[in-house]
Amino acid sequence: MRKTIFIFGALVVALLTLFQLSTYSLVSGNTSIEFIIAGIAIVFFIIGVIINKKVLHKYKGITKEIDHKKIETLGLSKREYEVLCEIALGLSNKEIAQKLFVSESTIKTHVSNMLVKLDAKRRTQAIQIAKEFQIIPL
Amino acid sequence: MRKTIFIFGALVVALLTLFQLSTYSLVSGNTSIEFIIAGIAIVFFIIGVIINKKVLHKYKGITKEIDHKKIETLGLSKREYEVLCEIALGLSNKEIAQKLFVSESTIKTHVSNMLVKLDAKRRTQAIQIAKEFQIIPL
DNA sequence: AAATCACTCATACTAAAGTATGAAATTACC
DNA sequence: GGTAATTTCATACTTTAGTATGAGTGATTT
Repeated sequence: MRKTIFIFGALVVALLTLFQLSTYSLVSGNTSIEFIIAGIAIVFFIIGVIINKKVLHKYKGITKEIDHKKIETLGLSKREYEVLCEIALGLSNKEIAQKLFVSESTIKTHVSNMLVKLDAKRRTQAIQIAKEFQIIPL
Repeated sequence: MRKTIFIFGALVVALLTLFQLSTYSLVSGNTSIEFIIAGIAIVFFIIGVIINKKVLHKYKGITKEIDHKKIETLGLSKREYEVLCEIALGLSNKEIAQKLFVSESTIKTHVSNMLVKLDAKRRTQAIQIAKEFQIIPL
């Protein structure tokens, strides 16, 4: 909230500055009009991109960077997290076992421990919870 | 691909047109410079927003509108689709049955039919496939 | 050296998920 | 009114998922 207000304020200031500069340059006549227009165009293009990103950020949990801190907080081990990711890709325990070169028993152990740590009853629920925590890629 | 090229082409044309118009107005001197600059600013702001959206679209499956046409193409019935959505929320067959006021057998039938139509072997895989097809909300 | 932790694996069990088949009721459409 | 598709349900079965328990190994820490 505070950030948004600050950014908007900065933008307004930048806008006014640009206007001032452009009229100034025109009066003094030592800068070509095309240059000014191009500058303004580029600045507002960038502003558009930034604002759009901000809005999308607020609206949904996009840009999806993985929350590594959350993974630690949950106490998920490296292997458990790997298994979780494979589950989210729709693999069975057997398939995960082959992919990670371990036995299916091992995968079952990891899955079981992971489910407890995520407080999930099923692997499908684990996927949903992991998505909410933003600990797996969309 | 084709679309992207077309859009970029249109943007370039719009850009050039704006430049032409702005210099024209200046020469004839019947439009204030502030107006032109404001216009250019707005146009490029919008262009920035649009391009950002497009890029994000390509990069990830964002903006997430459900592809109803795809659902039809796959031949998913209303009930099968409902069940698919509940599965994506992490519910078990029994829970889905209670939520939709039908027996577990019914849910199993729907799930089985749905899996065939999505060409999935497991419900977790169905979730992944459905996400790729953008037929379920993120 | 002892303790702790993550990873590995196995066995045995229970619970869920998924398949196959058949069938009745409902809805929709021509 | 008949036909097709959907929805519903059941039974029996196979497969996968998940739990519980115990145990061995290697790396790290105290």
